[in-house]
Amino acid sequence: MRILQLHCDNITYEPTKKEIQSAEEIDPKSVSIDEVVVCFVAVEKDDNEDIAKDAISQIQESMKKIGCQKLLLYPYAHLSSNLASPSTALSLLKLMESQSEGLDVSRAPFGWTKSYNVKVKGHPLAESSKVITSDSKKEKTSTALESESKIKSYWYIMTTDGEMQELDKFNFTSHKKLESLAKYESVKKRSVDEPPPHVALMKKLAIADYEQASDQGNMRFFPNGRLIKSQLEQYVTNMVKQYGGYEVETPIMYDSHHPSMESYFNRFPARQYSIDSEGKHLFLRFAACFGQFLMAHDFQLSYKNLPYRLYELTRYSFRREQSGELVGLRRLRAFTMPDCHAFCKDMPQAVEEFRTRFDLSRNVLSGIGIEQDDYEMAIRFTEDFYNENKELIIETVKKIGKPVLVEMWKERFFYFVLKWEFNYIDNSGKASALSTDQIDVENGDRYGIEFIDEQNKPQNPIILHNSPSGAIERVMYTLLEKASTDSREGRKPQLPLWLAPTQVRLIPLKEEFLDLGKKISDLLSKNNIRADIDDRNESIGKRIRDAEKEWIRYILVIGEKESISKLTIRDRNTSNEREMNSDELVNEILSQINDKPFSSLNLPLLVSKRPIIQV
RNA sequence: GCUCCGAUAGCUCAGCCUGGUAGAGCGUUACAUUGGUAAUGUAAAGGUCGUGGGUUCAGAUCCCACUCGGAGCUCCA
Repeated sequence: MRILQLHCDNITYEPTKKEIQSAEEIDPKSVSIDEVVVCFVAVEKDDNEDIAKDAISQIQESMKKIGCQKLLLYPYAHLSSNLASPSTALSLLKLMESQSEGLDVSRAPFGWTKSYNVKVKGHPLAESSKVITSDSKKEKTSTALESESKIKSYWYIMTTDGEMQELDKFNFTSHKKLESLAKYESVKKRSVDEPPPHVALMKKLAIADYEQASDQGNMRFFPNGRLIKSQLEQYVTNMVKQYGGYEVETPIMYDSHHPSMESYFNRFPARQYSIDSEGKHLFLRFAACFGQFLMAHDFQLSYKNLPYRLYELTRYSFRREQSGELVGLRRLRAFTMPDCHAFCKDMPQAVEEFRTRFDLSRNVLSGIGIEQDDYEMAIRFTEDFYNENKELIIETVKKIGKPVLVEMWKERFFYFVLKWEFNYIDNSGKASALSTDQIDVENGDRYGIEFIDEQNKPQNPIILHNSPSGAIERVMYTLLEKASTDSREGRKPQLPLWLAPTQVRLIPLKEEFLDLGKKISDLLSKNNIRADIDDRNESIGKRIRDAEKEWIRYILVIGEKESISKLTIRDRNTSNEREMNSDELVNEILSQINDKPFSSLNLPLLVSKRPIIQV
């Protein structure tokens, strides 16, 4: 439907003769209206009642803005070369007329040649055109997203002895964060009046920032941020490979008309980015599921191969979250997610695998520096699954050692029967999911993934979907929020040593000690330690202050008293100075990093050579 | 997506209500200073006041739209 909308001082029209046979029967007399919005309307092929209703509501909205009550609907075929049949057009126009509540509406006769005079007002909003199609009407949402709100959930708290208590009966006194999560999830009650502290930190530490030239929720990462992110990515990948995941890489965009996509689309409640290219309607992946399922579909699998695990670190997964939801690194539209699927031959094997991955997820978080006290667990399952697997669920809750939030569904609505996640509760009381795992009983069949069982019969595997850490950006958000809590409670904020962009800062007292500084930094980098040198012509006090502001753990002032075998070390943890030789320093640092990955310094060695990335 | 709030120097912000010469601190640059564990001194440069339009003799300031950011709502398998 195409509409030309004009805010007029006056319109005068007069039907002169019938243009088509099906023209309305009217008395052809001249009509004049003052202070009116005239909408010239062309109804096009494929227009329907929804489009007509949408059109009239858009018209109502803009009329409210310009403060006009009178509307004239004026059939006007010349706006389009793809017209609907006259009967459809007339009925939709009549529908629009009847839907114009609160407006003083009239309609020019359909099917007549008319002469007319208009005097259009001169303000900026007086003229506008609208094209209304089913696409522009409403964003496409998957049916899963639409029906999600209709699901009936029952909420409980499960204590470590396996008892399920109703939310309002549970005593949250010593479980404040769990209470936040429970309220957050079940009642949806929140109140915050300031941005989360990690947003300022990610800018101040030159980690990441918004990129206005991209879409909202697509961040850019500066050298510091990229280093931290890369370290985390390597760490999680190493851990998954140790557990038995095989790393793959799959496309980031898919044809939405591919048969396996169409049905999955409607089962995964996420909004997509779409791209039209050469007649194809492509969408950007919102997880690694499809890629891995399509791959597994083409594998020839025997029950002897299972469990089999595919892993991908998606850079990126895309979810077009509502704009109002996007905040810093907590919630993005493009994010990096480790995604590991385990294909299992039956439920007992899936349950065994589930246990392993639960432990994996806890170890991964703990290695990053996010401990059990930092998160609250939620577990969700169908009633049937609970009745058949009580022991597993209670055992899982016991491992966490504190009460967890339970959501139970009477019937299975999603493709999984069980799902858990760890939620970090931030300084604003907001919950964000980190690690998660699900037991999927549907997609093996949907994607035609088959293995041959002991009886030589094809079967569909049960699939577990695990992200052992959750989105990498969200892990960074968690670390920054934790640091901010530390700072608020009087402790020095810091990142884990293995993630620090600079681990050791050398400060030569004056220029003549720069060479010694370079020798020490060489020695440290040979030992996989990130050291740099503040060679700027600033006072010692100033340079120490700047290093402290960058959260650098070890600061070494280098002057007459120092040599390779005698270093004076200022430790940020204590603010005290200690003396040791270079070997002792290397050992102290490496012993804290032990099995973590290493990336070399991602900055110029000399601070004087660095641009300021203060945003 | 909706409602409300915001956008001024590289950064953090003042000025806006009540229209008339664009301000501070930090940072940057230059010079001096060569230092011992959280801010050395002096000087200079640096701004289409987010974008577009309107009102006005005159708009950073008042009005409208848009973009981006924030809070709330909705949402977050």
